[in-house]
Amino acid sequence: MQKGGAVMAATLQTIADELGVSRSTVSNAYSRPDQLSPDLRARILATAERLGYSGPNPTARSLRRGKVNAIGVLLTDNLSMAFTDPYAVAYLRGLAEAASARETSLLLINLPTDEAAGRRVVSNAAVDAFCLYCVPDWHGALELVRQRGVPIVIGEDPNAFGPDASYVGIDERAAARRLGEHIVNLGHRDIAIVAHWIVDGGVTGEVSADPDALRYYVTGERVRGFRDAFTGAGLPWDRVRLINAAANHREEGAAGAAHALDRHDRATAILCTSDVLALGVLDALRVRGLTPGRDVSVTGFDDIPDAEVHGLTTIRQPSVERGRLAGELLLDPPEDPAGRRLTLPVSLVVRATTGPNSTKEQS
Amino acid sequence: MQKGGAVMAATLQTIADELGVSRSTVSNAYSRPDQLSPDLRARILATAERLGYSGPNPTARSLRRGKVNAIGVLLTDNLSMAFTDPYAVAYLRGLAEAASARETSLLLINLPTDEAAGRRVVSNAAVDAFCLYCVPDWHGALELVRQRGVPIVIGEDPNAFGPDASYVGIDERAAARRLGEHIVNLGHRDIAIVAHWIVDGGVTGEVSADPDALRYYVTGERVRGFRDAFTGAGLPWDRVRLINAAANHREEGAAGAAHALDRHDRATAILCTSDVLALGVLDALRVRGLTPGRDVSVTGFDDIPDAEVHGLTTIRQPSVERGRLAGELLLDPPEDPAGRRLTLPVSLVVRATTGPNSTKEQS
DNA sequence: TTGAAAGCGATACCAA
DNA sequence: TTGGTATCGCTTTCAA
Repeated sequence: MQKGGAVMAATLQTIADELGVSRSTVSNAYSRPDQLSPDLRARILATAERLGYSGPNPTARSLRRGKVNAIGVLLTDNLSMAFTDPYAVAYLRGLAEAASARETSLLLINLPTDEAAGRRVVSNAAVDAFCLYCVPDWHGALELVRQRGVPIVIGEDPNAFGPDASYVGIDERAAARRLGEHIVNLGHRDIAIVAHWIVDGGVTGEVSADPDALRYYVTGERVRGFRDAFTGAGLPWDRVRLINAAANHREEGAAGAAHALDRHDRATAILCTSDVLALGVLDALRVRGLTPGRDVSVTGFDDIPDAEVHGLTTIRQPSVERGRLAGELLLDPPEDPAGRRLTLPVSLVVRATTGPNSTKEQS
Repeated sequence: MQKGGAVMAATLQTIADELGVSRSTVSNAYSRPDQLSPDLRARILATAERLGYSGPNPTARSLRRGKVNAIGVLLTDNLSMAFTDPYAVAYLRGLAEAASARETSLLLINLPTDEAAGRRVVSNAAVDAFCLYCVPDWHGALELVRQRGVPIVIGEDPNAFGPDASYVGIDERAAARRLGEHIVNLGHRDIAIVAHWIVDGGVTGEVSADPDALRYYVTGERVRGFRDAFTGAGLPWDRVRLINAAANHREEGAAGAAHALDRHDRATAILCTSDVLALGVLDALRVRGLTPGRDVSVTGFDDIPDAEVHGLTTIRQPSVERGRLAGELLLDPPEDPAGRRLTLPVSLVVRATTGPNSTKEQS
């Protein structure tokens, strides 16, 4: 069948008509080869080939089957983080592996900062499930994600989407506390924290913020964990400097470090909420001729491969494994609801960038 | 409407019935707010909210509209390369940026080595277009990709999919030749090439292969480019050692280098088909106490950020930009067919890892 | 401003 | 083994 002289794309019907069989049969030729004679099937396939039929339309098939074989992954605006931070990359790889094992693809959805656009993108995403990771928790489009009614796995705030959502994460606060205690035990008192998303917006520099009111869950928990350690040791919290990094990039880590280093009362320890930021801080030290672990102690978070190379003290958390588990929870959810909420173990890895405070107490 | 006591997911129809309006109207409330009174629209949205309607089903909408707002990206088995090689990551980022600007997502499709599975995955992929990059050219599922009849952009073999496919790439062979000439001009005669996918399969080690018969286009062209340089200088090709890397990973680069270094007639220059492999070669040199550029010259390909850090001599080619162009070609194809085939410029970046041959000629 | 009708392209049950 | 029929959920003219 053609229309107006233009060649219409072939469909199941085209093939069926051509051969005088029913669409069901043609469909079976593709989806259930055992349901028809090899002979007929061969004829159908040959005709399809001849007519340039590209096989069953995936969208139509998905509509009918109620399944699209895709997991939606929401990413921060401009994808910078997902493709830049080795930890996130490893996480994605694990997710992709789990998905791939089930012939499922990953739909990478770049969530625009603009709310309306964000909602549009989310509502157009044809996916069987969503994986939420490194997403600004406060984005209005996340509400839509929940409304979509598909399974969700989250990696950050365990309570963000209610008890129905699966969860694969770590105890962020306890992990940070361990780092903080390590630093306190080394005698440090002049401490700076370099963190991404303490405040929204693109500023890198010192900010003042209430740790109990940070909007980004992960940063909030980690900062609170640091505070737990400090106050537990009798160290007044208002003595700690909070430095916001405009992005989770190495360069921002270096820029942020400047605010802790280039002043008379220089910090003797800088805690970062990611290894990537910490590597930037190390860059800043190098430029200034300071030795990490001796002049200034530095800690990261994640334990990416480069952390070991640079001797960075950090928290090791599962990466590929964590992504893989997230994917499995989505695709093969365990019967037991408790099995859908996983808190993974972490460990403190002490390397060369932390050492005893060598300066004399200043106040 | 319910069925058998189970709550059915709400659809447009559910809302329409509830309010006694037609589905068209409900549809308009979502897709064309200007087509109905604000009042009615508000009532519809409120009812939808109350009934837990998640908004128009993306799959159904895509079927109807004939567009899914997604670009399919085929990736090598296990995604290792896409997420591991900084060059590929940058390319993907550019692609994602172009897509995102048009509210389009990226469907990352992991192409299983298994042919049947590969075909299944490709035929189920609901996408408006395909981007082919770093894909094993010989995979049978690629045939299906072409049959799908959607726009394609390729980044490797410009002739792989006929003249209809868009193309954004570089002159691989000429680029490699420049590297080869650089090395030859420095007086090197004992040369090894470390390359990914010279032969298929997981072996890392010396292989013998005819440069004119390599199955992977990119490696083939680069190896032929090296040969052009050597034979142009009167250097017999059979003196060059070909070392296959099992994967495009730093570790494999190091492993491959061993085959060129741990022998009496050690190579004085090692050319790699990617920076990632070259960094591995540098690792291998370090372990052996050899100095790059003095004891052994090393070259890479791509000019990833780490290349500069390590002083690697390499070919610089556009990365983010190249991905962005690929996305734009797919989403906003220029009228002029010639505009859909872009060969981008590259440059030779000479740094510290190459230097004059300091050993005396051995034969 | 609202609605009726006609698909979009395929799948799956149940008969024949 | 093959075919008929009823959807899947939505969009889009075209009329009213």
